[in-house]
This record gives sequence, structure tokens and C-alpha cells, in this order.
Amino acid sequence: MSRSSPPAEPKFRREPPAARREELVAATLACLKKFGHGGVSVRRISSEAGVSMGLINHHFPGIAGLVAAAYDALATTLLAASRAHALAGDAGPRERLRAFFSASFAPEALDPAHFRTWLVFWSLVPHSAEMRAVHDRTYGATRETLEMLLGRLKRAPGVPGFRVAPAAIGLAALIDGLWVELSLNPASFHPAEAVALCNDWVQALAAGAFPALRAPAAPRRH
Amino acid sequence: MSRSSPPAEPKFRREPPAARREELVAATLACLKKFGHGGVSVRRISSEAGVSMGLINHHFPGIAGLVAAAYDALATTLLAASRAHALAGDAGPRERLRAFFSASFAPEALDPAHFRTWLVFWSLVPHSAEMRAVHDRTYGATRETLEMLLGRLKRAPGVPGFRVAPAAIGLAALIDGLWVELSLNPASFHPAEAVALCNDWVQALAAGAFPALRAPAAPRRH
DNA sequence: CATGCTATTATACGGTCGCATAATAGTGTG
DNA sequence: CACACTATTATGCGACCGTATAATAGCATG
Repeated sequence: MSRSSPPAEPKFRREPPAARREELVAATLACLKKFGHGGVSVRRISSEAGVSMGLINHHFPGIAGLVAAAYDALATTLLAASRAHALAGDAGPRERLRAFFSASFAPEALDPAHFRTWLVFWSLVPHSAEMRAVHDRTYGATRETLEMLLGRLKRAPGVPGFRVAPAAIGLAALIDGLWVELSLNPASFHPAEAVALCNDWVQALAAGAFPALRAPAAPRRH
Repeated sequence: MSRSSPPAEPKFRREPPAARREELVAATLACLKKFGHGGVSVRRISSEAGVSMGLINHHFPGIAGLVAAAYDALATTLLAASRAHALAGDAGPRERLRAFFSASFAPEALDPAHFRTWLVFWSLVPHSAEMRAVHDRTYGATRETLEMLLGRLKRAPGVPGFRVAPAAIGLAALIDGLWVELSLNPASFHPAEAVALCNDWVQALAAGAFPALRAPAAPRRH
């Protein structure tokens, strides 16, 4: 019957390097979500991607470079999503910030697997210049987004001046700290409480209640 | 000459289990500081402690139990130190909180090796009931300490009422978030800025600038 | 000084790791 | 249709992992 006809399916498909790299990055993120640190493994990632081991070392200088690429991809994607969420529609500065907070504590952001992934990235930052570069760029972009949103708040009527840069640092830290604890123990407090704490922080800022953040550009008139 | 006299030094010393366990915990902390995740290794820890591999499995059910004991020991020690630092002398509530913040961003708290160690603990929490228990207890103790310090602030003259429990959650998150970012990139901002941001948060709380934290026990009179 | 308990050591086993190497095979080009 | 290019696979190597096992030896007790 079909014995003489060789199977038409090729054993593998040759893909352009860029596409294959994206596939490997996606597989890396999947493994990090599933296994955390244990997911940083050539064998696991290649198996997840459905390719052989050697392909990773062919497209990347090593597993460290692949993880850095994954870090970059995930961080960029998530920030873009939160940013778009905050900038959707035409709302006031407080509502936009509130939207950003809601996105930061949405169920998918509090997925334990997501936290696992992030911990892997963080633990690699001190050991790899490439990871450190990705972190610095990502954290800088987050701060810039918050500075943009806080800048709109600052220009709102009735809001006293404040130094936007350190304010963004403080707000980013508050968000991250709440997110970490909520990821470690979802029962510590309710995500809505986290959003409320962030909103309160913004309210206090807009009320000029943070002495050290008062703008030096607009010194007190004597 | 001395051929016939056997060496007087015994090959090892027999120690009571409790002392040996403490030694192993100390060696574990040293390895976590040095190697991060790579330090979670029977061989490395036993080598650090100067004992043989098997001793770990003799005194602990496995390496997970040992790490949990190390987590407990370190967290308890650090919190006690910060607590003592905040309660030293006879200062006002704001000064005590400031002392707590200073301890939280002191050079030894920002040691990269310390951060590495903490990341290992955090990454193990989701996978181990024992680690989770230690975290819950530790985080609860931290919150209680902050609640105690914030309680003193609340009772200070001229300070409007506020809900202490969620306030402690927010303050703990702010501290942790600043500490994480400072550990990831010491150049992002200066530790003094972190202290200033925490102090500002306390000032705003004492000024009643956090709407959602206003005490429900003193509802608005109509 | 002999004896027993057990803390401690030494070793072996099966497994996974990253990486290097050589062979294989898809695929565009002549 | 043959060829060359290289993406891809398959395999092997040395190192480390955690744990189980049996042998060793410190030390208290009689």
C-alpha cells in the first residue's frame, strides 16, 4: 500500500533565526512559570519548545542570554499592557493612576507562577551584566510611565507642586512591595486593599502631605 | 620516634544535636550568602560547616527543613535587631519609626548577599508548607512591630485616628519595595531618599492625609 | 577497662545538569 | 536535479546533585 511512499512529513521545519528565537523565548517563559528556577534548563526549555537541546546553544550564546531575552520580552510586554490600560479612554489623572494600580493587582498579575518567574529574574540580576541591563532599562521605563502619570496629576488644578522623580520611586516601591507580599501570601490582605493604599498615597501626594517631595522649583514665597 | 604514638587529635567531635543543628544553620546562611540558590546544596553546606555530607540528613529530614530553619533563624534575628534599634532610648513615635527605617536601609541590610539570601527564601515559599509557615510568622511579627510603633504615633497628641493594621501593611510594603529596588540596583537612588520617603509616608499618615485609613471607630458625625 | 549507643564518616547509586562535537537533513540556489 | 549552506538533531563527556547504605569512632556508662 503506502509502504513504498516515504512519509511526507519532514522530521523538523527550518525556520528563520528570528522566529526560532521568539519561540525559544516563549518556551523559556513557559518553563519559568512552570518550574521557577528549575525551569532554567536547556533540556526543559528545548523540550517545551519541541526542539532538540542543541538548538538553544545554536541560537543563543548560552542559557543566560536566553533568559535575559525572556526577561526583556516579558517586562516590556507587561509594562506596555499596564501603560495602555492606564492611558485608555479620557479620564482624569487620578483615574488613570487608579487604572494602573488595578492592573498591577489584577488576578493575572498575582498569579503565583508569575511571581516565580520574576524571582528567577531578580536572582539572576546580580550575577549577569545582561540581566542587570534589562532590569535597569525596565525599571527606568516603569518609572517614566509613573512620572508621566504623576506629571498629569501635578498639572491638575489645585495640586501643589512636587518633585515627580522621587515620587515615582516611592510609588513604584509601594506597588512592588504590596505585590510581593500578596504573591507570597494571598491571604495577607485583599488586592482591593492594595489598590486603596496606592490611591491613598496619590491622594496624600496631591494634598501636599509629603514634605520631602515638595518641589524645590517653587520655593515658599516669603 | 613518634611512629608508635597515635595522633592525639580525634578525627571529629561529637556534639549534642542542638548545637550541631545551630552550626548547620549558620553554615547554611553562609552558603546562601555566598552562592544564592547554588548554596542550597548538601555538599556545599556540609563543607562550609566542616562536616561530612551525611550529617545533614542525620539531623534534618532533608535539605528543605534545614533551609526553613535557616529562614526562621535569620528572619527572627533581623527583626529583633530592628525592633531593638527602634525601641532604644526614649524618643517620640516619629523618631522611633525613623530609627526603624534607618535600620532597614543600613549598609548591612543592603548587602547584595543579603538580598540573594532573601530571594532564595522567597522562591521556596510557594513550594514548601514549612517555608510558608515561617514566612507567615515572620511577616506577622514584622507587621506587629510596625503596628506597635504606629500605635504609639496614633496616641501622640494632635494625630487623628487611623486604622493601624492596614497602615502597617502599607508601610511594610513601602519599606520592602524600596529595599528590593535598592538591592537590585544600588544606583537607582540613595538610601537616604528611601528613609525620606518612609518618613514622608508617616508624616502624611499623622496628618490624616490617607482617606481610606481613617478610623472607622470615629465615623463622620452628620 | 570493656561495652553499647549513636553521632559521624565514607562511599555508592541513579539522575540531571551545561556544553561540545559530529552527523543529519531541510531548503534556497544554481 | 544537484549542490551547498546551515538549521537541526543525536550523542557523549565530565561535573554536580540528593539520598541511602554500611562502616567507623567518639564518648558515656558500667
